[in-house]
Amino acid sequence: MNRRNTPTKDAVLNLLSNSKKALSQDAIEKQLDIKINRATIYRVLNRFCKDDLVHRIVAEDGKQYFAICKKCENQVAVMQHHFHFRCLSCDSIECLQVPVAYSVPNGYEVQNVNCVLTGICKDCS
Amino acid sequence: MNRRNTPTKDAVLNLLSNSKKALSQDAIEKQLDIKINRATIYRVLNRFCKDDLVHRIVAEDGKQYFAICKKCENQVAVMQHHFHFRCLSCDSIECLQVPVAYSVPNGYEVQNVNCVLTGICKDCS
DNA sequence: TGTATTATTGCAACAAATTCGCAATAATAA
DNA sequence: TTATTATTGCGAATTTGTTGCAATAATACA
Repeated sequence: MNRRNTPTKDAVLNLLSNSKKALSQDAIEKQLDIKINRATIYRVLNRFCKDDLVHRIVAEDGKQYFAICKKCENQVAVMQHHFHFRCLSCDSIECLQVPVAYSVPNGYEVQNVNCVLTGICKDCS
Repeated sequence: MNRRNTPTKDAVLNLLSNSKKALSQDAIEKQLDIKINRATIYRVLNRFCKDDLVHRIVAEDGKQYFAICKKCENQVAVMQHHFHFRCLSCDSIECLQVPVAYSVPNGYEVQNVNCVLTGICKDCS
């Protein structure tokens, strides 16, 4: 299953790269200048996740949001698990430079971490 | 909007009180011995949340799970924000006695916290 | 450069989770 | 006992995400 370069893939990846926020399929479709099918967007995004190009956040609204996996941004490696912030006012999600620290009781094996703080972001307060 | 006592309310609250896990509407409906309508279960649960009797967790599967707000359980107050663990094997969610520690940049106002770790729980590993 | 292979796309249909309107029911107050 | 209105059941609608299938197009290769 070798990956191919397509206008769709480029468009979505560019959009995510240039966005400071995590985006939902919904938002991506609206912001794209070319018309791309809903299912296709999901498939592209799922492929990106599989290839570790983007990470998926599930917010309290039950929706999936996608954000580029940036390396070496500032001091903190945003690649690692970090908190996300969802603003109720501007309805956007962003990656915080705040790592998630946790421990689990013996016998538990953690495979994934999903942490979202909800409230009002600095631009809206 | 004064609350009324109904068999439905009692049944759901009892179920949640006796359950060690957070339950979805789905699971609640299955485990109840009386037949309660789907929409009604959601309404009861949303009322419980509003009244701070239970808290809502949204897992990576996008589904809502509900757990009783217990006070003074062991040393850690589970009332406070804590991590939740979702087991991919037994497909259940439980409240961990692990508080969530976080900080946010200036200007951010946190209203809610939703943290879920996913993996294999101690009973399944 | 032309052709075969197969990843990607669009479309329509599907599935699951949650909500909503509305009329009927039943808990509480008077 | 009756009036008020919170609660319920039912059906339909909404939203989010996935899937099957045929058509399209990117890549490898002769």
